[in-house]
Amino acid sequence: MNFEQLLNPQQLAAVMHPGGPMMIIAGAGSGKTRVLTYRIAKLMLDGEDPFGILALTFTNKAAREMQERIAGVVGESEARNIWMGTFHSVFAKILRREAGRLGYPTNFTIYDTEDSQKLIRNIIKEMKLDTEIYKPKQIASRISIMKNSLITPRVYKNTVELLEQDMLAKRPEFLQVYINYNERLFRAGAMDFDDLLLKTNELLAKFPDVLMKYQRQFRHILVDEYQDTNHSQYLIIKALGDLHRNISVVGDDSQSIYSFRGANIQNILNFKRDYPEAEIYKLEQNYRSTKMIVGAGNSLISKNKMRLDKTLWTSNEEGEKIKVVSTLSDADEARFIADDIAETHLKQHAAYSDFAILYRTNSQSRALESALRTYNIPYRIYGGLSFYQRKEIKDVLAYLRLIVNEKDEEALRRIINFPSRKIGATTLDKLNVLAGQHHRSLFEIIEHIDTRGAAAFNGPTRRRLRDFALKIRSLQVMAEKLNVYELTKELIKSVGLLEAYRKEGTQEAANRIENIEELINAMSEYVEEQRELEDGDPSLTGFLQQVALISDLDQEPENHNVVTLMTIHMSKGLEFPYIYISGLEENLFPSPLTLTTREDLEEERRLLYVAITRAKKRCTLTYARMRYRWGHLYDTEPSRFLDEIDEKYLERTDLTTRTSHLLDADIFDETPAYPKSKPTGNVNSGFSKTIRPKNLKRLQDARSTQSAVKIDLQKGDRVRHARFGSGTVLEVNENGQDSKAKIKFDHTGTKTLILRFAKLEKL
DNA sequence: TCATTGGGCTTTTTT
DNA sequence: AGCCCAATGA
Repeated sequence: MNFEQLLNPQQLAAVMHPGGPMMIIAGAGSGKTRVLTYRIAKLMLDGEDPFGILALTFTNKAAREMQERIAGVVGESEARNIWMGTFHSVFAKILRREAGRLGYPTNFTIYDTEDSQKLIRNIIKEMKLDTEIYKPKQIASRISIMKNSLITPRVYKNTVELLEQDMLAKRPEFLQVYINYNERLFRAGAMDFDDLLLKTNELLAKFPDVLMKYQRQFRHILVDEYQDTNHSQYLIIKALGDLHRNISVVGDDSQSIYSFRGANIQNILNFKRDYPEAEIYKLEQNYRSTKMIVGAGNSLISKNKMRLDKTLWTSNEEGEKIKVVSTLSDADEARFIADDIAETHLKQHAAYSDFAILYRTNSQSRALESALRTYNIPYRIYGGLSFYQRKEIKDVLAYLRLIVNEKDEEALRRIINFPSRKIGATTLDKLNVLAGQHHRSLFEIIEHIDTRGAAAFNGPTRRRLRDFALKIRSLQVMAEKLNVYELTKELIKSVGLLEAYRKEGTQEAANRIENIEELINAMSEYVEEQRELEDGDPSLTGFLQQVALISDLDQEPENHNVVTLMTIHMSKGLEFPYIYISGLEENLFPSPLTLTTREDLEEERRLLYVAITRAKKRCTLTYARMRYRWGHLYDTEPSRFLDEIDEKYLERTDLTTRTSHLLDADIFDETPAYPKSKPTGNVNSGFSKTIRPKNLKRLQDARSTQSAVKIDLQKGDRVRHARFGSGTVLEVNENGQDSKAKIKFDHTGTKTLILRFAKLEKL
């Protein structure tokens, strides 16, 4: 491996760093993923055990991609063993292993934001507090901040400032809500997102032998996007890295945009103080963007006071100026963008996937979506309400959760009366009181309803409750024999979930049914994939954990040639030749909710910086003079940020004087030029409807012909796989029923498949 | 217990 | 404008 040829001197120095703490300050587009990848590869080429390397990334997708790139250097079987993933997924894994130490069951549930908020709302109501003062969302957010700062109720109680804050805000019971919330989580055998980090800290602090074990194991710790770590994550790294002190962090203070979820920019600014012996490497050459784009970004970010000293530069071509376009309304803005994409697509032969439209808030996507539809431009929206957050999907998952962990209170509440079992709010309230008195889970109370507090319920209600408990128990028995896919099909049938929607007969209900069918397909794919992969985990717990920590970005779109729409937050780490940033208006970007402190405004500025630096060739900023919000049309002012970029990088276009007639004419003139492709429809789901029938069929085939299909494979053969695409056989391992083949797929990476299950087609 | 209706609130960003 | 929730009546 000749690193000298692959890297510039600064990158090379970072890759070759001998050991001990190091920090890489990597400007946008300066090849930080490249450096991280090669650094890990280099460690392994030097003989480091992959199990001893802990690499923490921001998204699952980033982890997957890095793993694949490392596999390209050191081989897949080695790369697979690196501990790589998001903080949440890696430590969920460790917590499951050590759950007993903390008194949690191994199969603990992970509560998502919605579960947490519902629980908090319930607690507030039970305590008979005013939800106007104790707003569940605000309380949830404050608890989250506390957890991420490792302020447990015990610490909280002894911190005068915090108690004073509560007095001032007239919510003296906050601490009690916090205590009850934790109590209820524990009783439900559940952890929220923040607990995954907090409990990891607790585990490492309370059990020196556990700490020692993982300290010894992780000889090297690497952290990507260090500027976005919170205090809780910071402490985990500090604890785990304390023995070997081989901590490598990579980040860019100018791209810190997650303070709202507790990210602490001080972590990166103070690294040198925590590790005085640390080496600092700076990557300042940008390989992504034109001189104009880099210049505009620098000029904007220089307005920030809190930053580490660095200047991004590039030897790329000069490029076009940043376009600043004003339109009359948000609809016109969307139309302009769609029109511009259509034109560039035609004239520059740019693929649709070369474009991304970014915005500050998810709600801005509507107008853009409708314009793209009109132009027949295929697109995919990321974020917003993701597939797994939909009500009907969460209902099905709630049944599964309850099967795995019957103490899961939020899961139980969701489905105890859906479909209707005539168990209503009154009954649930009484159960809840009993659960509190006996310090038992709701399910335990229900199951023993005849012996405990039977007097409180009438005969029919008791019978209904007993029936429900029996139903869950019988599903649990089923779960021992069936895989996720089979189990879900059975449970939907036996519970009558689809019938409940069919009875409604509305379009909305029909959509829900479709979504549930899509979920079943996703499961069939999951089961199939886990069975084909040598190291697959087909367990129900495994599936639920994966679903809980999945993010929208992790879902591969089935059609790759589409325009991308997402918030700026989600776009971090990505790049596109053509970027549109929409809604550069006061009270939108910067957001009015952030204008209280200078720090907040600086974060908004960094956000725009991140957006601009996503662009490789061309960057277009747009704003409208009127915008629909909350059902009304409001006048707007251009964003202050537009005046903070040096004019010499800008080219301003005013479309406010000639809007509709011109743009409308364009639509009618040009529409025929585009193929009559259907609008992409429900692109937000993450799962294509069109693949459904095929998938179901494929799974059935898989069952009936499991051992019949047998192909002789040899090294070098070209094969095709239904999901992974085409690839080349690297290695065949003949071993009768367990024969495996290692295949390098052209687009989806290298995987080892079990031939008995994998349906490969020889090309 | 369920269905309907009207009122209020929303839109900051996410693992 | 749309969604969620609480209150109301059956």
